Amino acid sequence: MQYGLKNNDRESICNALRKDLLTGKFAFEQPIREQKLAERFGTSRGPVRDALLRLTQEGVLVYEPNKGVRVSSPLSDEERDVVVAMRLRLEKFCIEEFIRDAKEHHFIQLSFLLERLHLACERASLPEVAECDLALHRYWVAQASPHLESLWLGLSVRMIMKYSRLSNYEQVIEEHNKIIGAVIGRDLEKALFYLEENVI
Amino acid sequence: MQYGLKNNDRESICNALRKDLLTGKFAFEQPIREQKLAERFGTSRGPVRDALLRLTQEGVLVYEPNKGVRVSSPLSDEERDVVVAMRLRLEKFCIEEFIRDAKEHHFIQLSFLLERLHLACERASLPEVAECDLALHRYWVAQASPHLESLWLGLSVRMIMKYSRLSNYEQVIEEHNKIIGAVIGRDLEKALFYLEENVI
DNA sequence: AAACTCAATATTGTTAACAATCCTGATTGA
DNA sequence: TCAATCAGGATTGTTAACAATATTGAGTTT
Repeated sequence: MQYGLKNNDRESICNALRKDLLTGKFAFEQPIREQKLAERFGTSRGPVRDALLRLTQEGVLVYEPNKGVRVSSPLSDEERDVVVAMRLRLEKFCIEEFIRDAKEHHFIQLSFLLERLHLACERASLPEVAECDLALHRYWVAQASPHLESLWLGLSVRMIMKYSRLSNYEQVIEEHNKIIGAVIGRDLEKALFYLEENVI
Repeated sequence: MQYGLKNNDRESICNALRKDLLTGKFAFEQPIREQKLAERFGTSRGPVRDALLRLTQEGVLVYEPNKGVRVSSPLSDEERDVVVAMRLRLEKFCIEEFIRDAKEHHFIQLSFLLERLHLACERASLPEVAECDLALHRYWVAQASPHLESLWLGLSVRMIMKYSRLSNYEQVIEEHNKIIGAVIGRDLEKALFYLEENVI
């Protein structure tokens, strides 16, 4: 299932694990064993440890000294509300910057990412939909503010883990069509409005 | 300067480095060399790498594959505004939870942390003041929501790095006296008001 | 002088072995 | 029977050596 990775394994391992966690492949509170993952990815424990440490910092995993990591317990509803509000604050700022500064090729890239989301929805593949949804939002965040990108990622992953609206595929498409339509039309007000409807 | 650490070095190294970064011991954009830090802390590169990876995830350092990490460039004023708003949203939630649930011994602990902040201010030691200020705020965050603690830490460190108000020691003391007075009196409204004055 | 080559060096990335710690379950003693 | 003890196995923490990659600078060509 997992092929040999050449260099910079920790990045690939981190992404693969994040996808698994997003789509509920591990149970909450389940402990994660380094050796097992090392075998799965065909590497030694070093890169695995790096990936786990990073996911811990993102809040997806919880670390206890000399005991390793386990899947974090889900956020309470109130905690999730806070996270949602924070993510909205961040992403609204980025959308505003993006609309102001974006060139034509940025819009083309955006359309491409939207197309990928469509395909994933047609295939009704939750892992792919989750990945494409994140990639899409991540694009304008990264363009607007690389500084805030990792912060945004942590917020978004935990939001989705707690309760995912991504399995309603028609709605996912509809919402993103609206947002991206407004963005490409450089209509800030509409873009923020549709974003607010989507990020809940 | 740096003594031998026994077990779980990465935690101590991470804290030491964070303190250095907070108080401007490294220049922006300055590259960080693993070997040098390993020698300074008397360990091998492994734990150092762990600490650097974590600080990268907190946004204090920037990582480039095969090139290591460097000190992150400062936030723009607009980015900082976003970070401040996010931190306030988070910390207000935590203060509310804390005031609702705190027992007597929590207040005692809080008074102790406040006392430490006083001493640091008297000594006029910026590193200590920064550490005590963070420890104080961190306490109610950790009590209210361990889930959000690492998120909060990243926000706070980057806020302080960009522009620190901590060198006005009288003001630091005054502001925290007010906040903690309100908290111990379980006066939520006042606590939030003083917090808003402090977190800017 | 400017641009290119390439070997020497420095630095990061990975690995496997070893050390420290935690956990489990059998044994022992009251 | 029950609790305490303690060996052993399992797991994480650390280390040093090695591999892969990036950087530097002297030498060469134009």
